[in-house]
Amino acid sequence: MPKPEPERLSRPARVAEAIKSWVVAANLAPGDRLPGEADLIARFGMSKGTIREAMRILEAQGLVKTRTGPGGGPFVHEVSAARARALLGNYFYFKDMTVADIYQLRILLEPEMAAGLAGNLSEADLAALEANLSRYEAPPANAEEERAQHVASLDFHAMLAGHADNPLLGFLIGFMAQMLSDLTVYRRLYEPRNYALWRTGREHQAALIDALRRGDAGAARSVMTAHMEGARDFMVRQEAEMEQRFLAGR
Amino acid sequence: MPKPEPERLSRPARVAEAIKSWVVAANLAPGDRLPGEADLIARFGMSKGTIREAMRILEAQGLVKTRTGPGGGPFVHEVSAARARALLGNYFYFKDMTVADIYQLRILLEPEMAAGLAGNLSEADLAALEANLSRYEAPPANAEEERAQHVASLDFHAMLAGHADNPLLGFLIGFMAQMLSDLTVYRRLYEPRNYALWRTGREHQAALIDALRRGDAGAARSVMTAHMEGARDFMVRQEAEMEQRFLAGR
DNA sequence: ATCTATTTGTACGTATGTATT
DNA sequence: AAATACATACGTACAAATAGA
Repeated sequence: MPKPEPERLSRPARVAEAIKSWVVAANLAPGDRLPGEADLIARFGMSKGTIREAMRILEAQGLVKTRTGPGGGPFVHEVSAARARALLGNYFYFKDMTVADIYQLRILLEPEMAAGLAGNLSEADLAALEANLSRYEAPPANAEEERAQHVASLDFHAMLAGHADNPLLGFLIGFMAQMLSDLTVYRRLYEPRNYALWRTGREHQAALIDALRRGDAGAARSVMTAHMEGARDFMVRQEAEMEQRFLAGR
Repeated sequence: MPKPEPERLSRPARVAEAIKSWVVAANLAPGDRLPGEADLIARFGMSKGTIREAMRILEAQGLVKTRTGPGGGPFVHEVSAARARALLGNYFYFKDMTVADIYQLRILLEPEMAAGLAGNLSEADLAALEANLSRYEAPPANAEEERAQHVASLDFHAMLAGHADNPLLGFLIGFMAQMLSDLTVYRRLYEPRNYALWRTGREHQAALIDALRRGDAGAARSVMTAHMEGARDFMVRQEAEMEQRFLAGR
């Protein structure tokens, strides 16, 4: 005789699942109201604490937001890209992902995205990209400035990712840029840096903007490929190591 | 004069963040104990409910597991791949990702993974892959069986992904396989299916196993490329549409 | 600007469930 | 079997935030 169905999930977890199923069944959209605390207590016949814990679970996943006050309560919320990145980052916290791992994918994916973007960006978008270039025009004066410029040059890719029409591709590139930003770079101070290589990266980005503006997908792809290969070589020389992040805030 | 630092996060959320920071600072590993409920109540000077909500947040993110009973309490937990997939799936629930979007990445990534796997799988792994092939040896008798075989053929890729040495690449391929498994296929019943194309896919997988066993990275890559292109064409004929999932359980 | 109503947020005491010894 | 140590659940009371009169 089989066991009488072991309900292994805690009550809050089950309530959270029930609410999610309901959202799907009712096809609710972001912004739609969910029943308030009191209502849920009545419907599920559970205590305030249990219901509140359930809401926290949904909130932690980024699916729900609650507001206090009149007209307040829980609302369906679209999971933000930032939240998704943080949550996924938690997974990789326990894996030892290297910079080389990330570049293995960047070299494949960034050129593909660049090709798809050619001719599809507004002049405003292109101008914003050009404005970003100026953030690392001058050679960095010190280590801190260098790090800031490095992050800024990653923002360039995140900006591009925001315009990708393939949401999976766009998210991924944004995620990788974030992971690289969260990087701690240990570098041998006695070894002179290769500024020429760094400069080349900036020129690649400028050339890429040009190709995107002209709508030349082939050129965009090949420039990006060169850019990624150069960036990979640059990073390899930095003896970089992933910083252990472990945050899923926001 | 700047605002006196608006603490916008709720107390449980702040507690959750504090615990995460502490885990990082103390460099705790999966399996390590966290302070128990009573202890946390004392340390943070907050009520039981607040602390419990904080633990739910961490649990929902997959970072913590709690056990009841003596010797029980909260423990650091490694975020499982399944959890990470579910959490990331929530993000794409609100985006409209198409099958074509997924295949745009699969065509780039699966061959890369295959090449890296050549010669690096144990005979047991290879045997398991071959055993999986038998699950879709015979032509499907009905729609239900066809769907089962389709999922099984995706398992093949998930199994490969489990052996990838690049954790990012491995996760991604597993994620895409899962998304495709969660697919609802609407197909015109009056239109005859292309079983030849389907068969070809199976033959590709067999050839791939052979290449992996021989350690022929180049062959593995090109076979996988052909396999992906075939699979894409197959899927396109299916008028497929992503099922709206919205679950992050487990 | 103040009050008021509404709804979530926090606290705390108690009781129950569960696993270890 | 019993005692112990821990999380889990409940109910009530009160605090804080916000929208509207």
